[in-house]
Amino acid sequence: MTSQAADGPETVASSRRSKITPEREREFFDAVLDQIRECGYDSVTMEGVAASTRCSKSTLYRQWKTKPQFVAAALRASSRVRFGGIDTGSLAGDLCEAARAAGDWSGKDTRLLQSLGHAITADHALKGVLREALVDPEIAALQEMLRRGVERGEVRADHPALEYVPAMMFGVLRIRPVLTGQYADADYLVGFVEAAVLPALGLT
Amino acid sequence: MTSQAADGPETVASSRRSKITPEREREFFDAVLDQIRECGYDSVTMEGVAASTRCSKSTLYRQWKTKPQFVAAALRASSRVRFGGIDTGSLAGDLCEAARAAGDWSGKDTRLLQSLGHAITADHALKGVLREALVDPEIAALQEMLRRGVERGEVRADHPALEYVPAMMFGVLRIRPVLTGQYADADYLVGFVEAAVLPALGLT
DNA sequence: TCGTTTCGGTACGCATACGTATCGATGAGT
DNA sequence: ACTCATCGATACGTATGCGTACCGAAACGA
Repeated sequence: MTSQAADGPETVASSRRSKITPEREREFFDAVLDQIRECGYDSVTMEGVAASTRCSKSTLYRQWKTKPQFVAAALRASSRVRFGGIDTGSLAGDLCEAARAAGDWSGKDTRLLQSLGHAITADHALKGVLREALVDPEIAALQEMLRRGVERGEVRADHPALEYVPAMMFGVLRIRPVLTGQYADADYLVGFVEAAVLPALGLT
Repeated sequence: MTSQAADGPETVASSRRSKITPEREREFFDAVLDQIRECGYDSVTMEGVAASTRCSKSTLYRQWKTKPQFVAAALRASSRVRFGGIDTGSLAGDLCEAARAAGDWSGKDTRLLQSLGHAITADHALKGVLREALVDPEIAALQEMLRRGVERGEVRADHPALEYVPAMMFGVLRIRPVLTGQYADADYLVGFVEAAVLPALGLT
């Protein structure tokens, strides 16, 4: 798709020969993560990434020794804390906002996690990178919300449902495609928070 | 001839085997599902299954045309409804009992689903088989529990949390290894039902 | 007892992918 | 303008796995 017009050999700057820039590196990372989402970790090939980014295998292998190391670098680079900036002043507001935020990237991240599926249990390094780059920060941010809610007195610190909130949030996110065939969107997740999570916490 | 005893069919007849019996077939199915759990779908090889069951590749390919068809047959044969026989008389009791039951096979089934990961999105036939053999029956059984609860008047039919119960149950099951590194056991699941699911349904 | 069936073992062809090596082309610094 | 580092292309060696073909041997039925 988006194939460029067949250009003369001397036209168009499509031939990149300069040193790899950070932007160029991000193209590689985006490409490999996209292919993982689409084909699964095992089916992703260095050749495929090279072709889709119009670079050569050599270029990839010059930067990263092996495929797992390449994927790990891509995961690390795509690390973001999506629950990070949320602080509405109430736990209910925070959780709803988190649900809304989650709906936006649910498809991409859920699919990535799904497609990495078994690879993360086979390759310890990959598993570690995935956890510290994508999983742990989100959990920490979510638990920070809960901590603030407890601090404000909205929920008792020993409320039995507290420890299950992260599992509920991420679990529902991840299981939706299996149950209904579609990824969880913001509406669904907000509805879930309002109908199940908040009541479980006694925040009707 | 027949100087060797080797009479009983179940006396560790190591060498040759006669026509494939249903028990023998189950050995093949168990082997391939075990290997999927351990190595992931893509890494499972017909050669590996043949070696671990001490049969030959030819034997496998005589029964099943391709690897996906073989795996599909194995999934179909392993179909069971684990939430099937549960009916304690109350919704709370049913859900707790389901949680307990789920704890028993959580590791195996969660791992299988995880290791099939992307394969089910790539191979439509596999996806269909997995759904109708392992997923849909459980969902149906769970919803039957909920239906009975509504019928008994324990929960209002339009209770907003109702539609999220399957997602909560299976979602938490599936996400636990990602969050804590261990599979959900019966204690954890029962605790989750009591602390989160029942309160969300207003069943204190 | 004898023939038919099916098994287990193995070799083969084909395809794919990893990772390496080589080579010409080209952009960047001086 | 010249040199050097790096890029893109490509060929190569190795390994692996799918699916097929062939063969001798063992089991089952008549």
